[in-house]
Amino acid sequence: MNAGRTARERARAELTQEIKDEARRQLALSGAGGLSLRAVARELGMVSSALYRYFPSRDDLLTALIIDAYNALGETTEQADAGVARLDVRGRWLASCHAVRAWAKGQPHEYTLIYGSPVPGYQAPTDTVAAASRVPLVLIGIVRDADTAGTLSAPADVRPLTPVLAEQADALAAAVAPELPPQVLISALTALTQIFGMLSFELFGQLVGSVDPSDEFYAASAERMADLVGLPVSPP
Amino acid sequence: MNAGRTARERARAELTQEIKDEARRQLALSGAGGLSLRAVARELGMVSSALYRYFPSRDDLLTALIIDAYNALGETTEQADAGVARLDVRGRWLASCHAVRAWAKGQPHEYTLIYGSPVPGYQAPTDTVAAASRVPLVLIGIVRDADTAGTLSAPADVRPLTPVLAEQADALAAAVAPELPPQVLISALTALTQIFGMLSFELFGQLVGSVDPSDEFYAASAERMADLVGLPVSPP
DNA sequence: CAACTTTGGAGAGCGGTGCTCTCGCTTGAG
DNA sequence: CTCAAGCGAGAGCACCGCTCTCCAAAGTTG
Repeated sequence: MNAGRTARERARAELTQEIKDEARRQLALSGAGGLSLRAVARELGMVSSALYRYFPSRDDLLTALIIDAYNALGETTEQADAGVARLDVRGRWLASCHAVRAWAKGQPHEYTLIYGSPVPGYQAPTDTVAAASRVPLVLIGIVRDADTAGTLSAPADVRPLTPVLAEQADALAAAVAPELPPQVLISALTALTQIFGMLSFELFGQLVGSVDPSDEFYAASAERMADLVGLPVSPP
Repeated sequence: MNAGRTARERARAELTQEIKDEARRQLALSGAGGLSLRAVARELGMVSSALYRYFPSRDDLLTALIIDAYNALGETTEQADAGVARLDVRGRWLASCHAVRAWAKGQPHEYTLIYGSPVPGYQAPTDTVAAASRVPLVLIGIVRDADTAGTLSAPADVRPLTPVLAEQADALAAAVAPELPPQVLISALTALTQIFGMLSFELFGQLVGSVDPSDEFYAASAERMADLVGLPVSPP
């Protein structure tokens, strides 16, 4: 899609990309709050007002970075999942979990941008939800594959869902994994929030007094969560 | 401790408190990034430079608010735990979890301040760790009580810890709950990160497409995590 | 080819920010 | 009573996001 017709369009696309790249660079240095349009423009040899031809506001630049980050994380996770034999559902689960962590530790400020607190006055536009759901869809897809393969074990301690929660789970299943039992979907969601909660704790310094470095704790919890959703232990 | 001797000292303590209160008020309106020293000073009828007599920088004000927030959350959680019969460990666990959520939903910006992404250049001073560990200590205390009462069930699917993780768990146990088996402590940590991960997802809008409102999902996950750490189901 | 429109960079400027410094007034201690 | 410490006011610096106007270059049209 780089065959933008006119030279002007190609230049615009290129500069837009350069702005995002430079902004990402600054993000890595000083975080979302430290991202300054003026500094980005300065670094690019232009004046700050010119930047507004490309992004109508600082928040729009941030939104573009957020979508890019969601997509980058989603893509590496999808690739990690794709790199494991389809039947080895537990291996896929663990590979995906570790891909998420590796990406997050590699670009902590971008992780912070998407999974940290929303920046001050910023309100996430709906454009982000498609990109944001890629990781959840990978994990749910693994569980779905295990379910359709019949290898998913239903742990004994699972309670029946309360009516409201069952309804929410049904609606969610209908949109995402129609055949998946609602309890399993909720378990996957519980596991998902554990994974990201653990990661946020690690990256935001909440774990420093306890299990730090957190590699092994992360690995152990990812296994526990695989148990929680009922993934079988080993490739057949 | 209000018996500050001189009038000047009392005035200083009062004004310090008023500054924090006004800052908290602004926090509730616009979040951490929107907190402006000048606005706080303006609202208090003083000039911005005068505020620096009380807090040497914006970050110091934020730190004070962070410690207050940790303590407020810690206190309400401790009270929730204390309100349940000591032997009803599952009831205490659930009450504590719901107290955390209730507090967080009541003051979302203060929750964001402490469990969201650290604000840009901000580095958490060590003063905060004591306040920050109150909630973890409540939850671990519940598990410890269950363990010493002998009512803690060891789930079958618990794997032995890897050497490094076992070492970390031992060190942590020594500091926090010496008699607690390391596996149990790690399970509690996994559960803790699930709770806060789920809460952050809810408050930061990551759950809007799925289980929203999240009351029942939160309740169900809190139960699952109680299972995970091995808390017995009901008062004896 | 010439006239016209669109695009985009430059510059000045507005109101805001955190923070520093100096200048006095007030308070408390010796 | 004296004198140092405490503290508020004000001006000022460098930065920020954002808006507006001006003008040159690029593309479009007759």
